Amino acid sequence: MNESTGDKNIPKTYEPQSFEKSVYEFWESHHYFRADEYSSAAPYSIVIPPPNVTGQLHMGHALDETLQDILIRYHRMLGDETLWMPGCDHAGIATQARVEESLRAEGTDRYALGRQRFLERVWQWKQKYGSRILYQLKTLGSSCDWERERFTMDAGCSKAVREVFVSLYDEGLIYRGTRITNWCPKCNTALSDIEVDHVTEAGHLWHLRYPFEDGSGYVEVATTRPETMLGDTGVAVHPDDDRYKALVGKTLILPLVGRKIKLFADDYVDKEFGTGAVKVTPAHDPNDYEMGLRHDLEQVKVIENDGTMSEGLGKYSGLDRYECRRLIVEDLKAIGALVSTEAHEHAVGHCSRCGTTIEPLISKQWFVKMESLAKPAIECVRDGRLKFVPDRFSKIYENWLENIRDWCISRQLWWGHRIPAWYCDDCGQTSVSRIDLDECPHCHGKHIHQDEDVLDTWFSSALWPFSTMGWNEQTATLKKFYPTSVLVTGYDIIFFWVARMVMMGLKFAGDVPFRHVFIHGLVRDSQGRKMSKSLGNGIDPVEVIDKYGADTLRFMLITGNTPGNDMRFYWERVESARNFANKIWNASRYLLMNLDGFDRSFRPSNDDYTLADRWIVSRFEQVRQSVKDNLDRFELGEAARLIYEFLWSEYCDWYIELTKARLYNRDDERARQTALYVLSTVLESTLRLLHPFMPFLTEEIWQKLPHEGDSIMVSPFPKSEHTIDEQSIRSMETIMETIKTIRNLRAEVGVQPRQKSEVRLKLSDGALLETFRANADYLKLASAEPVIFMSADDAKPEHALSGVAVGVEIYLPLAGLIDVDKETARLNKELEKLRKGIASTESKLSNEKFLSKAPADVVAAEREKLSAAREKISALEARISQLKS
RNA sequence: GGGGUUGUAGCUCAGAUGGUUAGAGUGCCUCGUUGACAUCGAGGAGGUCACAGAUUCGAGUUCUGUCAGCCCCACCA
Repeated sequence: MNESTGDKNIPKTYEPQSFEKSVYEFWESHHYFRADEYSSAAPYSIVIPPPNVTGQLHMGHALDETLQDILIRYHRMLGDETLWMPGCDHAGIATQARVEESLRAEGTDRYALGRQRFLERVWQWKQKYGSRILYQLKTLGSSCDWERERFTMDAGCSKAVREVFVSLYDEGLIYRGTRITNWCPKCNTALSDIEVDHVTEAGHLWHLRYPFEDGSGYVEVATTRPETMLGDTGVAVHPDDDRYKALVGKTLILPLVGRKIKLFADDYVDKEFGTGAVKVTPAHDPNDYEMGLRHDLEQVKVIENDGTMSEGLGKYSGLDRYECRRLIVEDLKAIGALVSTEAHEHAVGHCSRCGTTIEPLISKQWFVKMESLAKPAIECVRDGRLKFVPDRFSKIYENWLENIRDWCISRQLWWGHRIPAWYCDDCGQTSVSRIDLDECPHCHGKHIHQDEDVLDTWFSSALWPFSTMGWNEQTATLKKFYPTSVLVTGYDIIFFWVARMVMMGLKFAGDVPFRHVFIHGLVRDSQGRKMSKSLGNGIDPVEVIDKYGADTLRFMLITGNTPGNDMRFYWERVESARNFANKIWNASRYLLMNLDGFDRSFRPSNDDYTLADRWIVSRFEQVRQSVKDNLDRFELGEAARLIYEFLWSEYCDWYIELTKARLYNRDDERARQTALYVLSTVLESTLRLLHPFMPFLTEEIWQKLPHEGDSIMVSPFPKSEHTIDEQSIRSMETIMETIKTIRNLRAEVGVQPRQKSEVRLKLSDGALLETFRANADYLKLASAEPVIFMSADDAKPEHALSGVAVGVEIYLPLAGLIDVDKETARLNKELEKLRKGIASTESKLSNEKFLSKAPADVVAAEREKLSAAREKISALEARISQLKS
């Protein structure tokens, strides 16, 4: 990068396309993203929520990465040793589905290919698309340490998976068992409880009549899933239900099937619901399953893994479960066993990936016992070792962990970490091992085979914060950067990911995986809908970056967004952010165009500083402090807003305008140098404040400005360098108020902006008068020329517009433009406004209780407010009576 | 059935620990192109901070309730 101070040929508008790529290459080639685990600086680390390998950058990522990059860049500039660990997730079920899709397009499927060749295909896919998203992340400006890029299925992560699996197994916290689990007939695999979405659907409640074997009548049951009756092995009633007490123990005949089933009593049954009698299908309903175990009922499987009816069910065999439902209802009706059908709303479980209705099925799966793992994970939030931002998510997190159930971790897929368990065909033993086995450790038989299933993707994700750092070796990286400083993620994966990382981190890495969990919301479309492929309402961040630049996108995502809350995407807001970038660009351009002949070694002495200089420097210091405070509290949007307002409303709208006289006047070189010095140092410092938010633009400009160091991204975040000159701030505020009042008066009567007009000022205070005299030029911003200072006994001009600022009476003698009636009306309106404004202040100050109970400084502030307003009021009143005469 | 969250200008949103005349962006109206920027400048209109109570000298901000929207959790067939 070349320093090109004074380059007058910089483009007139902000054109991010012309520099973002080269700026990023500059950073990368200088290895600024690299983290050093041997550094003595304080560590600051973040592990990226690994995007899916086959993924495409979407708005959610863009927000997530922007937040992380801001924190990382901020801390890097603070001097921390900063690590942002990047990588991808193998995303078992999602990736496998994508590859299967492409196989289908070729007219084949994974079964035809076989496991080995299928996996080769997936790896090819991963090579081809795997890093695409990471490259897209780079266009956003992400300052990850790319040299450390990891993948959940790379050797290191896989080793960690094995290690953890075996340890948990040895400890009895992983077990294999036959259970009823959520089964997706389409994905053809078991799912964990949280992978099931419950959707309330309009269904039916069918009332069925089951006859007693002895012909003594019927029991009426109610069901939402009549097809499962084929697998009924009992009917349950509540033990205290008087309607059925005497009948418990009797035998019923299952209609259509003819099976003899028992009527039994169980506390689970709700007497109030339906008829108070429940048909029990242990093989296809979780509650029935439990009851079945309690009462030793037979489990009759009638629905297969693919959602069709089982063999041996006569004409129902092979039918789709819903087709069968229709037929069963028909047949029951035909034999008079259907009593009634009523509309009924109920929650139905759906596969969170494909949307297919879940079928609870009994199968042999692997589980993790969660209770003992969950306890410490709850503890660490309660004792403050781990903090959620915002805090309300800790309740959600705790509540889930308190009610946690065992985690089904086996998936009937091929893509993923294969379960490290081997079964011996000779002795029947199961062996779980860190290394692949080719011989049974028990009987030394060679006839062993590995479990066919793979682990839930989230199992390896749970280890991500330490598996990426080389665990279970005691690596320097782990020592330096674990626990990480903060995890940045959406509220949608607190259970899937955050909670499990905490449990695994505490169990295996000896500490919480992160000190803070910074939760953000979703990016929705302009109508508040979730962006989704099916709705086609997604907005491609890459498109926004191409059109408007990464800084624009980042700034848009960060402003008007508070932690944990969703936000909406608006193109208008993108343009607004782009306009801000353009504003910065042009403010810098103004400076660079005038930097000709600027002496870089020049340092103003105390006397060289003008009021405006002191003011802007003081204001910068105030802003700097609040920006830092807000960044430290994760209020990134608020921090960004403060910089925006300072830069635009103060630096550009006022300070730059105030320096123009000095820059264009070549007669006072020292004054010009001072202005350039303050202009450039304040801009340079502000760019450093802004850099974490808008990294490309700030770097591009910073390189052109006078600066120290090689890159803004490794320059120090502004420290306290200026004292705040309260007096100058107050004086400037009075002057600005005066200017605004003059502009206001002129606009009222339609004076053209550039037309000069005389202004007379009467100042109440000697010091203020001196300040105004010394800086009368500032009033040129209101086209006030000449400015005449009135002494206390000067008569007020008669044919003049008038106004007041605090301590300042303002007169614009505009003979011919004054309509006394109109002017009086205007002044009265102004007066009214002021009186209304001080009404509450007056009532406060006349309230004894306020005076005695409110803190002294609040009372003093109210008094000051009142006296300032009264001063204005009396000036206005005097003016009105003068006009009358 | 539990829990959370939102309700502030036409629209999208800021307003930590209670104390400004309640702010910004965008949209709207008026005026303005000689030098940083029309992706701009100056001026202006626009809000009983959902509603009702309570606490307090003082509430957009705390508490309770009501209404409306959104979300999460939950095995009632």
